Amino acid sequence: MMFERAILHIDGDSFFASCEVAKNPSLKGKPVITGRERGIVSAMTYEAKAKGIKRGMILSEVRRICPDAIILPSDYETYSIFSKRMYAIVRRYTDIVEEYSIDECFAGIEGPNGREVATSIKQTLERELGMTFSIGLSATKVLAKIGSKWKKPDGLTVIALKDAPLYLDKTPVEKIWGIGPATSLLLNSRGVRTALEFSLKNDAWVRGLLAKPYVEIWKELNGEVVNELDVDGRQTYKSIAKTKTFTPPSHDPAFVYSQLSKNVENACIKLRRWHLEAREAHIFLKTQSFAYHDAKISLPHPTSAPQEILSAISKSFPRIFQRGVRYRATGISLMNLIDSQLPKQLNLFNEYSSGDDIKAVYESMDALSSRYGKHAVFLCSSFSAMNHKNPQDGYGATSERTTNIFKGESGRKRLGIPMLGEV
DNA sequence: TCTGGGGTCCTAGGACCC
DNA sequence: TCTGGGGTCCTAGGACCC
Repeated sequence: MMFERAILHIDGDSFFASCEVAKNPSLKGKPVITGRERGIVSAMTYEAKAKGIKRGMILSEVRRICPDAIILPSDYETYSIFSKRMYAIVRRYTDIVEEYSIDECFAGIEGPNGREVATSIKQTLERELGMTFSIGLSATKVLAKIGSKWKKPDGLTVIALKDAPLYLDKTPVEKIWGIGPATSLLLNSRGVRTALEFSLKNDAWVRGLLAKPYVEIWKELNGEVVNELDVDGRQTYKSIAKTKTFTPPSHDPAFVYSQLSKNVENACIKLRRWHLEAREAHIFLKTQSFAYHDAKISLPHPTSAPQEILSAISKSFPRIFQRGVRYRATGISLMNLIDSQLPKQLNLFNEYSSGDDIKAVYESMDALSSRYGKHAVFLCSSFSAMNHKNPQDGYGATSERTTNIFKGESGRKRLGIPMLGEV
């Protein structure tokens, strides 16, 4: 029909909430919400949406407007299983699959009967996963994205190039994938409000106003493939970040430091899970008024041990921490990551860098955590953060969860042992 | 959208060199 | 030491995504 190769965009409808319903079919037809651990709505079923519940809404507000709402904590392990099943089903139809995110993928469809293939994929996904998907089929990723958003939930929209103007005319520029608030404002200021108006501008106009990514979007709106599918989904990270907001904000350096320390521990857990080591760290403190105090630290050698990172951080922390300022969050981003399983470089003195012993300690700590729950063992410097009960967690005053120390995040009772050390 | 958390890519401009 | 021209590399920050 219209393309020799079409691109399919598949998007799980209310994915997290749908996974919960698929996991527990008795929830079907009910207003189900995920995000309990954060205290705000993360995902919701269409039944919940119909009651006026919105993403980001505070849970107390949810209970007020919808007392029968079922509010569940996020269960990423389950979502990830459904995600993998989704990819696997799509791969029965084509090898050209890009795993774009936990609830979305792109697929390349060869041949003339794209619509039939898309229909069949959709039916199979729904039958085998017990949830609906919205699908767009067109010549480029940007157009396929417009297609999958066109009818939600449970939609299938094929955008042939000759019909594209009909769809683009009804799409405001800010709804185009890759065009955010800043660029929308810029385009609007030049009188461009719809995707159609944008697509009709000439090459010189677009290049004169916008940077490369937007020139590419403009081409894709016109049916020219610029973004090929990234099928070789060897997932790895260029950076790993952990950040956490706490309430109420604090001006106590020891408490703020413990929050940072906990974030460092969490970032390092993820680092080790992916067999990575960091050469560089970026820390920040977010003030009550949303200003950032930050520092960049280069690590003496690649590491995934929180002590080593913390000992580097502890020198910068007093410099960026300002007395009397209240902070609401801390964060760390680890960058310049290398594969820890690669052979080690010798240093100038032809010795392996220190840190190999500490590695053994962390293998044991990770083993303990997998047996007894996350943070079964943790650094002393994280102690007050581990103890801290965060009201935003959405647990009531009579919370069953008193502290992380005596009750694991799994809910099992246990005794955590703070690991005593230098930091 | 009264602002949570985790990522990636691009570019302007500074530092530095010849 | 008021002063041309050209190139590369790196970093900070902007913008965007889910």
